[in-house]
Amino acid sequence: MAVPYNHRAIEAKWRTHWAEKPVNTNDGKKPKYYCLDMFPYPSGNGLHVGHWRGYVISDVWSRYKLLQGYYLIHPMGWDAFGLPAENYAIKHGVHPAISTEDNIRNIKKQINDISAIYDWDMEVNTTDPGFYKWTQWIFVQMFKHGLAYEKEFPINWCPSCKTGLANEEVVNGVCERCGSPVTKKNLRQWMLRITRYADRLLNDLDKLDWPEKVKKMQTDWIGKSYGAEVEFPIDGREEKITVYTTRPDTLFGATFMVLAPEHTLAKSLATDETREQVEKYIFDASMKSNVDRMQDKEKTGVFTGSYAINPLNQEKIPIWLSDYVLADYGTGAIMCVPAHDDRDFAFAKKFGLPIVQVIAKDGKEIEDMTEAYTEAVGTMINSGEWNGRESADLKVEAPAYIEEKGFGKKTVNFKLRDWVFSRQRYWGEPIPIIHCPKCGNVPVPEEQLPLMLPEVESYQPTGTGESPLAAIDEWVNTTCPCCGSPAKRETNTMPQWAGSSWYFLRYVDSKNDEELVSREKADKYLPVDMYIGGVEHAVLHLLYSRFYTKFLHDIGVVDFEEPFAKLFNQGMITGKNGIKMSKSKGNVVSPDDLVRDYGCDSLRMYELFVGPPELDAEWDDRGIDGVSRFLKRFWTLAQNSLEKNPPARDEVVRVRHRMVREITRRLESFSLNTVISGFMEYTNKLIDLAKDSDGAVDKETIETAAILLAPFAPHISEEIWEMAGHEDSIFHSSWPVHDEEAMKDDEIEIPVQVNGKKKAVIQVAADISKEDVIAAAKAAVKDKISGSIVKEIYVPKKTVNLVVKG
RNA sequence: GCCGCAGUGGCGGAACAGGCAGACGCACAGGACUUAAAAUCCUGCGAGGGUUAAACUUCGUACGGGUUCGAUUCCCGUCUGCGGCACCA
Repeated sequence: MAVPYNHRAIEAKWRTHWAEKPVNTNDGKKPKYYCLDMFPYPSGNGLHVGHWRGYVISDVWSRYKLLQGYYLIHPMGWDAFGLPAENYAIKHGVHPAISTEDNIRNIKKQINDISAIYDWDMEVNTTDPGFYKWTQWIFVQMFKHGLAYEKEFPINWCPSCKTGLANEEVVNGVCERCGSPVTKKNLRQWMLRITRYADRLLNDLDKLDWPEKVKKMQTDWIGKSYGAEVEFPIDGREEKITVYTTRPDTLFGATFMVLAPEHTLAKSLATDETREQVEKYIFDASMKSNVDRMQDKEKTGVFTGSYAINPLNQEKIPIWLSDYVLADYGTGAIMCVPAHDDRDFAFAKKFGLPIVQVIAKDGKEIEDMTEAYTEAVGTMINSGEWNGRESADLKVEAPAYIEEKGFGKKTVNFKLRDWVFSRQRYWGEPIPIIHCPKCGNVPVPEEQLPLMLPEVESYQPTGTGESPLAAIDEWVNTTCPCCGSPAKRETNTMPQWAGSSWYFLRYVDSKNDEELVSREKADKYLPVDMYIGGVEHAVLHLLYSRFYTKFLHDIGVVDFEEPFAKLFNQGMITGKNGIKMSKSKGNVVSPDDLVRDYGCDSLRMYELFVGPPELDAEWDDRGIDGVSRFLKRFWTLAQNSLEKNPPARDEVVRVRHRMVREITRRLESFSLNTVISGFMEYTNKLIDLAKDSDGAVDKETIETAAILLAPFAPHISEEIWEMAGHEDSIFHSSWPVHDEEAMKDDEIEIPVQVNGKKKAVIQVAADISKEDVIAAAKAAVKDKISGSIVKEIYVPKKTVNLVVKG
């Protein structure tokens, strides 16, 4: 007799069974499919329902691929270097390695509750010396190829974390991690020359099946622009000032020039009359933080007393200093065309500088300009030999013209800057460089890697620009591998991104001591086919990984240039009112209780049912009852049906094939929330049909439905599959295919519209002719038509519309 | 400021390619079963008008226009919310 659905017993049974007999096996013949989750930071807070969502999405996709006959690469690991573990160590004196290990153990247990088919043999941990050996090895290769270099300059500095930051880690002027305002600090830094890859990083975006939003964010971040560098001679001096402009067409309108206060010539341009003010301005600017500089929209500036010559018309134009010009973009100096640039206009107005319009707006010169005309549309005026030409054409042609005349050259510019790669903290990979007074910077010999992170007495960051490692004399003092002289080790560590920039390559060969990854395995199992994670890494991890992969390609480690063929960004699960779940807000929902009360299968389905997977969703526990009831209904139907197994009826078979088609279509388009509603919809239909045959449908229909359901609710599906008499796992069956013929109904419903408004629905034969269907439609609505029919429209199998006049 | 995305019942959301708006679920209400409750099952559930009840009917996908036989879907404009960038010359 019917056994009630007992999720606890069923789930425990299959979890054990799958652990003993894994369903994902590599016979060497199946094609591979690499489905990757962004690996988590093993936080002490454990997982909440939001983390679950991402892992469920990737597991559903993985199991679907399994059923399509692929050998799955579906690994999991730990991005375990980073500040929380270190801060915990500072507070409680527990070594980060120990707390990290505890956290991993705990989260692993929670991940186990998801019943995802991770291959734990591949597990990696970025803090494992066997792993960071290769993180360091990559750095050494970059050093040898001139991509890693040292530089001293004012970098972004977080005074709270007491470390330098990359540009990508500064969000609206504050530290991405802790929210403190970022200041500038002059520091000796290790840099990675990511800018050398700017063009390739930009161009190869075209090859990627990624959300457009992410591609656009990377495009904007790389920020390529086309223009010209123009040299302006300084009146009465030998030097020239080079500016970068994207609007060389407006060159005749340049009425002054502005240099960043940090520009190398800034000080020397001052005259005796202006020196005091100029030096004060430069000093004040150096004291401003990023936040101040961004908040002060009001322009400030100072006249240097010097003049430049506009090379095109020989006009003398004043040279000013202002902090609205950025020192590290372009050349740190600009030509100013107030008539055609908003910022220059504001500056000219404030300091009473001349404004010369060079592009006619709507065919004329504007009398009293109240705002800049910034579009490159219109005829040139006040522009010497360019008068009468179109601005849009000149914008393209002017760079070549300028180059020809010897005033400058055609050029491109990027917003992307080199990557500030050193951190002044303890819990990271030591940078494997030795500073030798004779040989300069020498990499730690590769056979000595990994360079182990030593034990320290105090994890406290020093704030001096050195990491806590600097306090360990016996570690710092070493000998030069080149010449044997006394030398000192680099004491900075790498940023957290170092390990995550390449970890996905390591999974497929995680225990290899000789190589980062063997070329054979890399060729066979890489790159990643599907990458699933949050959108917050759009310009951080995802850009860095692309850079690393391209470099590793260039030195022959791997054969491909892009690490992630397809990317899916899942939305965040929030608490009530869209508030991000956090311990401090007290709105964290743990999956643990829900798994206990409703079961893994129900929670997996509910995680998907809350809304479109790419959008954020507010968590509401109550909704889980809906999927839980669905699973019970399906269970009862399956049990009944397998017991009674009535003969297959046409109408049931039709529903079965429609279900296969719909579920597959929705799954393929990643509309996972509607896959779940589809299961409910079609199961309800089956239950309805089953009422005519003792509450049962044929066995094949149940088996088909179970396979469709298997990626979503693997335990109950496997149990039903077994009940149906199968000895092998349901995951060794294959994804069903629908049959168009078997789906067809003899009769279809056609809505009848009059002037576009539905007035009736008629039941007609599926193969009815246009004439017949229109005749039937007319008959159905004849009472509702007052005038005469002027037009008849029949959209086959969809609708009839009768256009009536009078 | 610039760029991108979104706006549909009490709520989450659905509608493939311009063709029955509100699937599926939650919540709610009524009923069946039960001594009772839970569970389960059945019914209803956008707003207004209409009727004893129905039939029927008008409006309705942020707002205002447009294209079309027909618009949640396409186009133009406006508003609101979210995200990204933010003096990038």
